[in-house]
Amino acid sequence: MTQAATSVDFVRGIVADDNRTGKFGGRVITRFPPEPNGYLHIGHAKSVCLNFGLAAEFGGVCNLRFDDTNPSKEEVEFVRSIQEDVHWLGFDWGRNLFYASDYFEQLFGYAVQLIEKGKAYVCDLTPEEVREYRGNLTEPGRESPFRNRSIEENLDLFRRMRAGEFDEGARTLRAKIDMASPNLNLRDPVLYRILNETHHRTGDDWPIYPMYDFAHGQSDSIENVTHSVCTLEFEDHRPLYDWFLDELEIHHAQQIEFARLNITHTVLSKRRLSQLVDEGHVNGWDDPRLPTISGLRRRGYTPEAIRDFCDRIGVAKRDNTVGIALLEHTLRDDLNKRSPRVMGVLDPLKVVIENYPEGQSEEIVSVNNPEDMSMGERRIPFSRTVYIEKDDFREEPPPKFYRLSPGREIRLKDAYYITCTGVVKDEATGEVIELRCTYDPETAGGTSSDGRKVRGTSHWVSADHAVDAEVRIYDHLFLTEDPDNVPDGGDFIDNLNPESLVVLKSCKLEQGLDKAKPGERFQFLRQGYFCVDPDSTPEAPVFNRTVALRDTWSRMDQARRS
RNA sequence: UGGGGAUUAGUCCAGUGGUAGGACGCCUGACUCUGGAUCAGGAAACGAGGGUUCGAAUCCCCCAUCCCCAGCCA
Repeated sequence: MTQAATSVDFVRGIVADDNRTGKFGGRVITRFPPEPNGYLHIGHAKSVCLNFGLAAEFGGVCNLRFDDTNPSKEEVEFVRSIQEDVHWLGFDWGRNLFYASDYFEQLFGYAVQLIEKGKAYVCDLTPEEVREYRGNLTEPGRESPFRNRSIEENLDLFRRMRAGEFDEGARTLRAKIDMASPNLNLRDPVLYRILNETHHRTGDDWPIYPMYDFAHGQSDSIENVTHSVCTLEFEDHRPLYDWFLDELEIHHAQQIEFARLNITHTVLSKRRLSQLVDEGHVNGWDDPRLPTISGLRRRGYTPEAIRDFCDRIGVAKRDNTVGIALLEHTLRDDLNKRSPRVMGVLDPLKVVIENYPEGQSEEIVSVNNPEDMSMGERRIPFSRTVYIEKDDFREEPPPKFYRLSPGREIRLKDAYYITCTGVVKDEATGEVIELRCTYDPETAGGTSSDGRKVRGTSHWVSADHAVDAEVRIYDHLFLTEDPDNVPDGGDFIDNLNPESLVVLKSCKLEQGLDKAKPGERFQFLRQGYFCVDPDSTPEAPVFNRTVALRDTWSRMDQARRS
C-alpha cells in the first residue's frame, strides 16, 4: 500500500536542499538557545522538537546553548530547570552543553577586531540620547558625536571599560554601520554595555557584557552551527548578524525563521507567565494550569503527547493560534493507550443494595485496559453499600438520559444490574442523599443470562473499601480563546477562568489507589485521565485531573439546557 | 506614512500551472459492559480586483488586511 505522501515543512526542505547541494558538506548542526531567565513552556517545546528533530533526522547534532548575556535576569535555577525539561521531553544534547558566557573572551576579541577595522567605537551618549539619535521608523537617525574617535582612543576606552574604570551605563561599544538604514537594527547597534552584575557563571570577572545580537551569531559560528533556526522577530536582525560575520570573516550559519506558537485559552509569553506566577493567580511555575513544561508534567501530560502535538502543528511562517483542543486530543490519544483503568467516584452518592447480604463482600474481576489486554486484570471488592456518581442519577430523567432513576435498571460496571427502588432525601433541603436499590444475582459479572439489556453502565466504588482522596479538577486557565481580547482599559487577567481549579475533597476511589506514587497515571472510568500529584501521601492521596474524557452526554445536556 | 514578514475550511498544516487534500473541532449514523475508544459518512477554504494562459491557490500587476522592528532585553 502507498502511504499518503508526507510533506516536510519548509525548514526541513531548506536543510535537505543544503545537504543536496553540499552547502555545509552534508553536515547538520543545530542548537536550542534559551536564555536562562524563566521556565520553558510548550512554545519552547516546538523549537526543541524542531531543532533536535532536525539533527536526528539528518544525522547531525543539536547543541543546548544558554544565551546568558544578561546577568541581571538570569539564574542557575533556570539553567537547571531548562535542562530537566529538555531531557524530560526526550532529547539529549550529549556533551554539547554550551553557554554564550563560555565565549566571552573570544567575543571580546571579536569586538577588538571590529575596533581595529574602524568598524566599532566607544560611545558616551546616555541611553536617552542614544534613543534620540536613533531616529524613528520614518526618519533617519543622526550620527553620534563620538562616532569618529580614533582607533587608538576606542581601543583604550574599550579596554578601560573592561577594566571596570567606568560607571554602569556610562559608555557603550557600538558598531559603526549606518544611522540612516531603514532597518533600525543597523543604526549603530550597541555591542557591549557596562553592567555591574554578578554573572551566574563568570561571577565578577566582567564589568561589561555583550548584547545578545553581538553574541548570538558569533556563538553559532564558534559552534559551527549550520542551521540557526529561530522565530520570526529575528528576521530583520539577520542582516546585522551577517554584517558581523562578514566583517569578522568567520563561518556563517544559515538562519531560518519560523512562526512562534500560540495556543487558545492560554498565554505563552514569559512576561505574562511571570505575572501570573508573581501575582499569585497560579501556584508557582509548575502549576498544572500553566503551559510550562513543568506545569504540563505535573498535570499529567506525557512527553509523547507533547511531541506528537509539535509534529501535528507543523512549522511555517504565518502567525498562528492552535486550538487547545488539539493538544488535548494528542494527550487523550496517548493516555488512552497507556493508562490503566480504575474506578473513582468524584461526587459520591450512597447506594444501599437492600437484597445484598449485610456484611458480605466479593471480588469483581475487571480488565485494566480494554485497549491493551496485556495490561492484565485486577480484583475489586463489591459490597452492600457502594457509591456512584451523583450525575449518574436523576429523579426525573430527561430524554436520552440512560442512567439511573427510580424504577430503572442499570449496570454497575463488571458487577451486577441494579434497580432503583427508593430515594432518601434530606428532610430540610430535599437533596437526594441516598438511593435504595436491589440487585439481580443472575447478572454477576455485568451480563444477564436472559439476554436482557440495560442502556446505562455506571462506575462505582464499594463504600467499605473506598479510598478517600482529594481530586483537583483543572480547566482552561482563560475563559476566552484569546486572553488578550479585552475591552479598553482591561488586561488579560480579567479573562482568567475563576473555575480553572476546583478542589474536590471527598472523592471515593478504588481500593489500592492510596498506594499510587506521584506521577502515576490512570483513567478513572468514564471520567478522564488522572495522575498522582507530588503533594500526595498514602494517608492523604491527591490526584490531578489531566484531561476529561470526551463526554457526549454532558454536551447534549448542556445544549438542551441552553 | 521607512524596513522586514505573512495572507488556503472555525483552527493548524499541505498543495508552486491541470478537477483544492490531511488533522483537530463540528454534525450524522453504526458499534459498545466506559454516552470513552473504534468504524462509516457529512458540512466547511484559495483576502479583493485586474492580467498572462486552453487552463491559475500556484506566474505578473495592483489593492487590502494582519504581524514584527524605534531596549544599554532576548
